[in-house]
Amino acid sequence: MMLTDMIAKMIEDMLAEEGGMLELKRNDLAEQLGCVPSQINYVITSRFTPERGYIIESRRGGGGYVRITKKAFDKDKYLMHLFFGIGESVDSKTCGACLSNLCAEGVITAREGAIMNAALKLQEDDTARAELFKRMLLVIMK
Amino acid sequence: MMLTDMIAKMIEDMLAEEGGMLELKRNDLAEQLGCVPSQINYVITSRFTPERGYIIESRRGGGGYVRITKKAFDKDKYLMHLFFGIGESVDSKTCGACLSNLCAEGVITAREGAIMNAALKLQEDDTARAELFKRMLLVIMK
DNA sequence: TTTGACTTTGACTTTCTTTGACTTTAGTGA
DNA sequence: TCACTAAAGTCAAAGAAAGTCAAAGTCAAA
Repeated sequence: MMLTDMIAKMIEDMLAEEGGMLELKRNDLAEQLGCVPSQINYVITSRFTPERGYIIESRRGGGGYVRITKKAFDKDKYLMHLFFGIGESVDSKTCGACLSNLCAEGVITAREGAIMNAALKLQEDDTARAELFKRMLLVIMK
Repeated sequence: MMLTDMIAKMIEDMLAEEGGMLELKRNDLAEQLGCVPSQINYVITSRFTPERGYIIESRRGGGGYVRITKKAFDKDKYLMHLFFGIGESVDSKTCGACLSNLCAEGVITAREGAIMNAALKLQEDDTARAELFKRMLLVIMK
């Protein structure tokens, strides 16, 4: 297993254990895992993004920390926001990311995500894809 | 025997051994077979297509992989029958009827049916719709 | 013999990960 | 206040894998 994934899993576990909020010492964690400290930053910026519902706060210097908070959010609000954010055209990759988020947040099931992804990937025109995505989201919002 | 066929056979064998799901390292496999890595892509895109019931996922970079999943058609007679019965083209009304049945049989949820229906109705070309329907059905054939 | 479908190859691109040097910020004791 | 130390952040280079694409090769059928 990759270093990145191990760190991510470790953080997820701790987060679950702590009930959604976690404060860690970057250097300590890095040492524990035998990696360079900036690797922790990499994991955080690539996996624990606001897009995926995480809030990161930190402080430097003596007694510094990194705080990771998983925020529970309003499904309807998120869907609305997503819907109106799509615009005239959207590429396949962006759609995939949105679906991952919806899935991670429990707004849709993995299978629903996979179905929508299959449809969205097949459509090669970005404008038609935006339309398609919106139509499908409308079904979810029902 | 052609290179392409050897690679295809190798993948099929591994797939059978692993029970339908396989994760491989493209470069490793290429080296093992003494061919150029992109040959693996060629084999996959020409032989392990969604049309034939395969799903391909992959990831680049460190720890990258190519995952090949063969859908077990015999798992669900009804789905298999439907999948192969679709043919080259299909109209929206027929799709709707199929979805109703799937729904009534409990193969898919009402919401899944609604999502698929929204996508299928939006597509006005019968040929493209057939392709779309098959892609989505593949996803639900677990 | 020409054509066209299918193969093979390799150069180039894109994406993701790992590392380390350097920077910034915060606390603390003289 | 000032210097020192203890964090965390930034960024770019190097490395690791997979993807893309077009040119060139093969081979059978028309």
